Amino acid sequence: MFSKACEYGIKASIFIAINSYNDNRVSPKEISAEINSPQAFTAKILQALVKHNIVNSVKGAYGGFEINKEDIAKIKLSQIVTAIDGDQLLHGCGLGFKVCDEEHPCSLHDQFVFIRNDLRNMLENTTLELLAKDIKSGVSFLKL
Amino acid sequence: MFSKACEYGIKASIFIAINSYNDNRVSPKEISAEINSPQAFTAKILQALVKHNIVNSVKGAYGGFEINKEDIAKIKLSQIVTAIDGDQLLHGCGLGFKVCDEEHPCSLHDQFVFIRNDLRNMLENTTLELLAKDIKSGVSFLKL
DNA sequence: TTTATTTCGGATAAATTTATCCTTTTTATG
DNA sequence: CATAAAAAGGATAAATTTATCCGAAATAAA
Ligand code: FES
Ligand code: FES
Repeated sequence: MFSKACEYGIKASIFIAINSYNDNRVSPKEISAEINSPQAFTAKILQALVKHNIVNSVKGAYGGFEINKEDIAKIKLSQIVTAIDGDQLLHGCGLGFKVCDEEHPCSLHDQFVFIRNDLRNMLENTTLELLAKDIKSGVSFLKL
Repeated sequence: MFSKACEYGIKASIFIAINSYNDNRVSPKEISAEINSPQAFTAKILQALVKHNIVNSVKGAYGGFEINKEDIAKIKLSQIVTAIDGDQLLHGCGLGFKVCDEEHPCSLHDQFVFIRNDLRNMLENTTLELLAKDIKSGVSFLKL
């Protein structure tokens, strides 16, 4: 479904969000330890999230990654997925055609569009705030 | 969503099914020409489908690939997807945990299970017969 | 039985994704 | 300003997926 990079990106964003609520910046080292991911690879993914203005980075001593507190509730999972994996999953044809075309549908189109639209709606209606709350309350987990 | 191999496998199965209705066996060459896929790679995927008893192969002159006519309505898309991509997509955790565990859910679990279950239901309720009918009637397409 | 045809299967290569390492740049603080 | 801390970015490597090639095995038909 999602690439490894995207899985790490989602988990990393949640962890950064949780820490940002406490005005605490985190490093790739802390992040990868928390979400159980390779550190250098995770750092690369963070660069992509920074470029897409999802995560903010502060260089130098006492720096690290953070997310503006007031943005956490506005950031949708769809933004993270699109930033890392592109928009093929959210808009592409299920059987690999260049575009999903209603006028020239693939064999699976009628069945696939419902699934894809439900997935897209889920990703667009799920915010970092929502996911971070579940972690903080102990309902869900970032590793193991 | 699906791997390239799986996309080819689905399209190939549909094309074989259509031809099998006319008692016509098809070769990897014909298949890859029809579904616009690399021939040798497609042949490898067909071997996997044969091993999983989804497609039947006949060696030698006048041989080729076919599907028992009475089986076409029984073969579900989920069988093809599982044979080629495994069962991670249908049963795995959306954030990459080894297993999807209700007792120890990942952050996305609550939102993800609905999508994944809908996808699985769709794949389990979609038969090759259904897909082949749409192609034959000109509603949908296998290439371009 | 010989021949032509066709799938099977192994080896290999190309492309992409995943992952690591190391140097440069930036910046807060002493 | 000097220093240490931290992200940025380039080069490279490992793993996986995608793709190609070729000889072996099987089989129908002449
Ligand atoms: S054309 Fe394939 S999903 Fe729409
Ligand atoms: S634990 Fe991740 S989807 Fe269920």
